[in-house]
Amino acid sequence: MSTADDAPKSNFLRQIIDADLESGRHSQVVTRFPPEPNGYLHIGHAKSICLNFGLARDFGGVCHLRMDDTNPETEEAEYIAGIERDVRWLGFEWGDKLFHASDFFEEMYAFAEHLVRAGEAYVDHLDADAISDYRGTLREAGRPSPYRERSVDENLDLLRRMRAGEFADGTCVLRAKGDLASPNMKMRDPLLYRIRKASHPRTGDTWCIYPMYDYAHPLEDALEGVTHSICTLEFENNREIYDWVLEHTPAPARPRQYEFARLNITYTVLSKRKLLQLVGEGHVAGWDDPRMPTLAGMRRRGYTPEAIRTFCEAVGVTKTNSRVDMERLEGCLRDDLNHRAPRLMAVLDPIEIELVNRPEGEVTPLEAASFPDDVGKPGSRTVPLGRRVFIERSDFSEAPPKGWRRLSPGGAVRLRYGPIVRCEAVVKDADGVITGLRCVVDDDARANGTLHWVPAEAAVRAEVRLYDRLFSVEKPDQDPAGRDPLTFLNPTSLVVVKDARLEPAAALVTPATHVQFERNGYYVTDCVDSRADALVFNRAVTLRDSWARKVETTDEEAAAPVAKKADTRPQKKTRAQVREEARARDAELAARLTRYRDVLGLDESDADVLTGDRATGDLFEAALAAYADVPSVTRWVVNEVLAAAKDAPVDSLPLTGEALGALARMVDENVLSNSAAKEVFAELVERGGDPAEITKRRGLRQVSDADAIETIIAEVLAAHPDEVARYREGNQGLLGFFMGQVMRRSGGKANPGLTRRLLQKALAG
RNA sequence: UGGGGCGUGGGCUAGCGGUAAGCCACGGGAUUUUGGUUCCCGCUGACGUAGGUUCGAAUCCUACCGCCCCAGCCA
Repeated sequence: MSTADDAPKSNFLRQIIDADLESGRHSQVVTRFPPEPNGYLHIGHAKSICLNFGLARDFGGVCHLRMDDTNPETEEAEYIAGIERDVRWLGFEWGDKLFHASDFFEEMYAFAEHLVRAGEAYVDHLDADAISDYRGTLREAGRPSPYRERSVDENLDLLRRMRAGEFADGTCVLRAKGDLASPNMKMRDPLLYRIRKASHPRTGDTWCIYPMYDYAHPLEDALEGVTHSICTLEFENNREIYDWVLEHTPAPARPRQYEFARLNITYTVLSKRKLLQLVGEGHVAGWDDPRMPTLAGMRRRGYTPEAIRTFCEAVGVTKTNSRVDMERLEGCLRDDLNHRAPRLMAVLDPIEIELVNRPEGEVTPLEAASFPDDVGKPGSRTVPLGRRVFIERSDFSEAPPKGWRRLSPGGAVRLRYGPIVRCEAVVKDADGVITGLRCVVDDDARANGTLHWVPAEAAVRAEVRLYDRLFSVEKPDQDPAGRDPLTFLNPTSLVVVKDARLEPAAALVTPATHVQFERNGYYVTDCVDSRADALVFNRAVTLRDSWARKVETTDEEAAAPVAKKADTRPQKKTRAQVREEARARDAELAARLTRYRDVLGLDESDADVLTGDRATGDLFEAALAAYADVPSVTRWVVNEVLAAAKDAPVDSLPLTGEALGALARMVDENVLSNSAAKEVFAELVERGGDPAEITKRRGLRQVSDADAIETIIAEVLAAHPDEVARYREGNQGLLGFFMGQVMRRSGGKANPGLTRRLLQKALAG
């Protein structure tokens, strides 16, 4: 437990890498983060960056940064610079491992000629609409293009002329000869190259044909020596082409693609398209608008790389689509900033207090620590207390609710770092609006609470930008009624306070330094607009506010829960249907179904499972020939054999029916316990052989000797006194624990029924 | 509709045939010159559903249900 804190969370990718390293498939891990330079990186990319660079770091490997620049029409040098800056800011270094897809254009082209020569690719002159039409639909197979059977020579000539620029954009493409009937649409003759007479940010006008993602990506990985190519879930269908390309070209390595679920967060959107729309239509001030989930926006808002990394670590890596609470992200920021942001006082909406018993003109310098004691960091500043101070309008109430710990008529509060003041009078204008308070300094009064404040005369003025979540609903991109996310833009995502009053020390804040305005939130000076003589602060996140939460309670919940959409999707072909179709084709299988059910007396579902293919039934019958106990053999085949075979055909296992029958007999005759039988079975599945021999060699004969078992039980009980006590106090669930211990100690050989009885007896006494 | 994936408390995750665990949120309490922080306690019960195998199933088998992705010359 002591070291588990800093150990990275287990996830399926780490398990895969562990296995690859152990089996010797790879001796070093190479990952990559491959953004397309057509936009800015956002928090979703951060998850991928932390994953890829983190994996490389933790397994002693390397992670490449790669610009996936295969489409010159959308990509720009500006974005490339932004991406490098953002990855570096997040805290990751790629050393000399910076690559561009365009570095490999020459090799990719050579591989394309290779495919053409091998008859695996052809130049298609169908236009885009026709290709789409010929591709078929989800339920209908595609049709071959009329150009599909061109000769190798013709294809080679055409491909070279494509490269030479003889054809205009869109006249033809290079396609792989896939499988037009494939249920995976991606395999229906995928496009490899298209003509784009556009200038590329790096290769300029050298090329006029550019490789498609599905062709380029596996080759980039292989050429760079990437071992684990990690992408998001929507590319699962593309994995088949990924593998196809690597198998049909002389690629120098064999990387594997793995997919994980992309990040989603409440109250924001994380798709490049929607982000681009927000910027393009002017709903935000740009890619670095502090409300944007872009790294540039978050940085400007006041997020720290540490907070973002902690967050990415905390959300985990899985294949389950999910959405993380924005609260979680904010919490990570607060945790980080609490320890690094020096405190300052700022009043956003002031009321002036006149301290009537302080002499006019007298100023008392008060020392204020930069951090509270529990943070334990040094530093302080001076706040000058005069006769007049500002406090927050919301910190005064003429009719305070129950539990009010702020100022009210006749009440007293402490001014933070200063004296206790008592309110003696409220000053109002003709409209009844409070314009000021008259208080007395009275250190003997009982303070209701502590208020932040700012000296009126010495206050510094600043603009303060209060940022809030960009959208007002949790899932702006998943409206049940299908409305555009923009419908849910939060109208108060930015509130500007033009002339907030800050304590004098605020003038000394250096750019990019995070501060906490006490009792309010964490802020940073705006890196674009803030100047020494015209300060601008951005609110990164508020402080937690349990008082506000208590007061709210009512609303929020009132928002009507939207009816869940009753979108019933058609189901896919089930395994049952596959088996039924097999029987329709094969009369022998159909006959078996009837025989198993009517003659052998199997129930419908078992008979069905055994007759979906010949191999399963063959094994079943061979086992029966060796041991004629139908229920027993059925159980073994249905539950164990099918599990061991996974989706592979049963006859791909070295296990014979004869051996299986013999094994079933041994269990029934109490020679083997069930768990020992599973060990034997595991070996049979692995290597085949004779169960009797395996049992003998591994000493797995069942122990039904009560004395021997009782000895083991006594040992187990002695070794776990706490569990015994808990069991006797009523935690009966622990019986499973004890059973497990005894079974383990006996090497799985103890007779379970007997063991259970003996165990219960021993535990009772 | 063919195919590929995914279902563990309110949210996110761990688990890999043997006591269902952690974080966040939530509720209480203590400390506090930030209604902050920190620390305790609680969240008596979450493995999509139904069958089956097993002494024992979140884990293995079967069926069903729900959700996501794919028919760009985007990535």
